[in-house]
Amino acid sequence: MPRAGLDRAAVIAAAAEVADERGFGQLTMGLVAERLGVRTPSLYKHVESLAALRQGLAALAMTELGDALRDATQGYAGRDALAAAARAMRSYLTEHPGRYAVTVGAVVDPELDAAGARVVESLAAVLRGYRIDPAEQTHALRTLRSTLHGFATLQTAHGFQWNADTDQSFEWLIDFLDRGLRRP
Amino acid sequence: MPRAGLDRAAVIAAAAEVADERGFGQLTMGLVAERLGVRTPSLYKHVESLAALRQGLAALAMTELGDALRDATQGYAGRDALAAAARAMRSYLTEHPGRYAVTVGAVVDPELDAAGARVVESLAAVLRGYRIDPAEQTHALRTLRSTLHGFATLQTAHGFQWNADTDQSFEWLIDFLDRGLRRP
DNA sequence: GCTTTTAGCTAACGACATTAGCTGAACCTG
DNA sequence: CAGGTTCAGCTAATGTCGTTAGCTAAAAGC
Repeated sequence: MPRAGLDRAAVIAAAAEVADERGFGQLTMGLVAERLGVRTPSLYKHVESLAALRQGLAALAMTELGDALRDATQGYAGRDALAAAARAMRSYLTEHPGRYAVTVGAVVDPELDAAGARVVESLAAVLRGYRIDPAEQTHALRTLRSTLHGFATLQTAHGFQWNADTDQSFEWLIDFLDRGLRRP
Repeated sequence: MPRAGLDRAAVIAAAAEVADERGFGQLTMGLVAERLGVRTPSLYKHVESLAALRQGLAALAMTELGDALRDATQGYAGRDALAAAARAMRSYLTEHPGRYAVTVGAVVDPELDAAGARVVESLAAVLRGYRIDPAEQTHALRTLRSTLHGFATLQTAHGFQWNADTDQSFEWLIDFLDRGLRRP
């Protein structure tokens, strides 16, 4: 019985792969264990429950998204920063649909909150390139986040019913946001 | 053994109540049956499976949302129509969080598609009040839908972390959309 | 080397979805 | 209204999945 050398991070990483490949709904203790070459109950030495595993995965996804946003916007400002952030967010959500889906509907949790705060911080940094009334900062931030989140989730979920180019729509959306944020 | 007089619609309606009250994740055959005063296996005389029940529920939610949008925008145009549609959409999603959650991640299905098309049609009607280049219609439509969907789902999911008034943010968002859609 | 800790395992239980097969209520048909 | 047919809802049983209990041997500490 050679040990597998697992830890909480390894289990969550395997869960992330399962969620991305088979979909959020197929995230099951059995599939995660199988991927790690281990029997199902062994996972409980590293995560308390499936719910906790989902929480951890949600935090991982939010952290990765935050990193992606930070890296993408590094060194840009104004419209360039906005476009970079928007594309980075869409890329992450479409490349890791299962991972991100867990964050929606996840319960309040310090780790997830902290990661979410970093995402918000990156978006706030993008807004700094626009002259926005401090009193409206929060509203603009929420609008930006909602728009990007909504586009990406709608696309990965049903997709938009008709088939006009989605990339083109997204570039139009970036332009729409830029124009709107530029002029109060 | 007096008969309960169920049918597919009654089962889906009960499922909708369960989903709204206990959350999407708690939508279980047992809870639906209990609400109807019936034993679990009896449901299978009316729906083929839990997956099919979810599909039916998704279609119901999308249909209700479409009706709400149609009713709310009736007789309005331009900014008024936009505001009415936005508020109607947010109201529906927040009043029926579980119901709507099922539509995200639902599989392609003729009934859901048709209902979704009616939602899109109502939003397209709103856009008619703005002078939008026909070539950009689809992009504007997707942007509008994404923004409203994103705001409502983010709000009902984690809620926005900080506590500035959400209603106020939403009104700002409506204004943002109106200004953006109006310009050249 | 010897002890202690603990990762991973087998066995077992409970919740839930689903199927098979029964029974009697409702609905026909004459 | 009698007799037959349909079928809604039930009980019993099976399979999957999450979770717990308790064992064993691999690692880690002395």
